[in-house]
Amino acid sequence: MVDSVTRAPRFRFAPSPTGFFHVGGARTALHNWALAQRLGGTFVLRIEDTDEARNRPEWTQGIIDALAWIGISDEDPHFEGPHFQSEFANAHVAAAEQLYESGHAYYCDLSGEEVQQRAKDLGVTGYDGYSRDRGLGPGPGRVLRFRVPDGTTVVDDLVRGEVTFDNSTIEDFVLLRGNGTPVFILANVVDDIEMEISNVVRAEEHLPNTPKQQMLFEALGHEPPAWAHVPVLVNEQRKKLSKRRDKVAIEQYRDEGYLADAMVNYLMTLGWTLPGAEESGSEIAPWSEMAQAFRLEDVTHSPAFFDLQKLAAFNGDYIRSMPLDEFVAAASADLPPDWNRARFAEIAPHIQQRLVTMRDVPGTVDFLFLPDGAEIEYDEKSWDKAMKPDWAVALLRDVRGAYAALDAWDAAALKESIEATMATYEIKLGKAQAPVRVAVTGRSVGPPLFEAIEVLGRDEALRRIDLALGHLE
RNA sequence: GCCCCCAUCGUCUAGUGGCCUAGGACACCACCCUUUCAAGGUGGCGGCACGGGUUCGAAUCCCGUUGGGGGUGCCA
Repeated sequence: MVDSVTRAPRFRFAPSPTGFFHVGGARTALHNWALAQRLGGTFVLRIEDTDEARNRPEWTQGIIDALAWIGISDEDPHFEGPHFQSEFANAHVAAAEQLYESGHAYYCDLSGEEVQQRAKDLGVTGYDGYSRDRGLGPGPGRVLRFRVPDGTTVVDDLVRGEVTFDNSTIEDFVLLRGNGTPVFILANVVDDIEMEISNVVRAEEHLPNTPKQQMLFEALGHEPPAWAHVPVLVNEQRKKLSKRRDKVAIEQYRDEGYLADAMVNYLMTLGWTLPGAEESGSEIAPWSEMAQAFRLEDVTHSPAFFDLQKLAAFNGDYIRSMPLDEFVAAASADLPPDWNRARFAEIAPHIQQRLVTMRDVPGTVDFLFLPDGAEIEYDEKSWDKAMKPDWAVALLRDVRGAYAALDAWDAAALKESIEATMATYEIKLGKAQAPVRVAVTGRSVGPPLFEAIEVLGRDEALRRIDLALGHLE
């Protein structure tokens, strides 16, 4: 029995630290994670550390934190790492030497400008293989280039099937720079070999580089990993999501009150559908279910638009399905410290089903937490519209009187009371509540009125109605 | 320029030659419910890029066109 057949698969996730974690990267991480969990394999985190990143350890930590947020925890037995590309620096150079000695690579003393000049003169694109047979040895300023063999390279991709590249379209690419340091493509392949990576699942933008890497694996005497290239995420212009134009930092969504579960669920629907989603009439499903069902063969081939509206819809759905105590706890964490938590807990069930993000919470209930004796800030449009009817002032007065005389102070009694009052004006509750709502909350929209007034308490409610009445005179 | 990938409602997708009068989700519209706003319910609008083949039969297979994207560094 051959070892490699029975060995558990190892998936590598290799983000480059740039100070934030890209939503596209998050989705790819999720793909790798689902596969590692379902197949009993390992998710290997490898940081493609650069000089700049090395000086900023917080960047790496940011990636680890973001991964943890979407449920990829470094505490999990399926998780390995982080590893750093720099750990294998010696192996990179050793591999380059091996390639040189086996004749798979050769040195070249042409500078970048000279290569370009030759290409121009010869009317070809890129490097023309000038030093292939010049027998140059290593030396300062000389780069090591890979001797691309004749023929074709077939990349067997789990998402796309076989992709064939004509080797004549691939130039003899650089392995070692003039200063002797390895370039990314070599480092990457060597890292994969060193870390015994069996599966590479990454974004489609890497597909054109894959034949080069595959040739490197072969020249180094190793089986290439199983490749899988998933489609990229795009913006409304159908361009690959970029930091400059688009909101791509996953940390930002976290800070804006999106729930990790909603984000994970939405990300997974891009390019893939959970079998059975159509029958159930919903794309909302727990991670455990998606991880068990995820298959690379089922991933779509075309780019997907990252749709904020749909994310928002998912988020609202997830907020609504939270157990009340969990919702209260989560929401309370981000409330101003001086807001009464018990009071918030009373109104919480009435706002939970009206939210898009958790960040909307304070703005929805802030009218309940005004300092003692504070003025009410009225929304101008709301005020004008609510107080315009000729019956508005009289009704407000009547309601004030009725509320002052009320025995029981609860939502039901509050509602009955206003219903009795409005009957004399022959208007419906929908209209009658408007002046009261604006007087008490300052706005025309918000949580259910009578529940809010109950929470507010009689003294404060009456004070606010008096305040409004005062403005109306 | 060259190479590679892609192409179903506005968006994300189901669909692997007959089950398709092309299904679902988000968005949008209408109605119902209703204490504002949501949520929920019901219904509606809306798509196989185009042209050739192959086949008894094509959204599905082949070729071409067009359109989009990505890659082409001594960046990662």
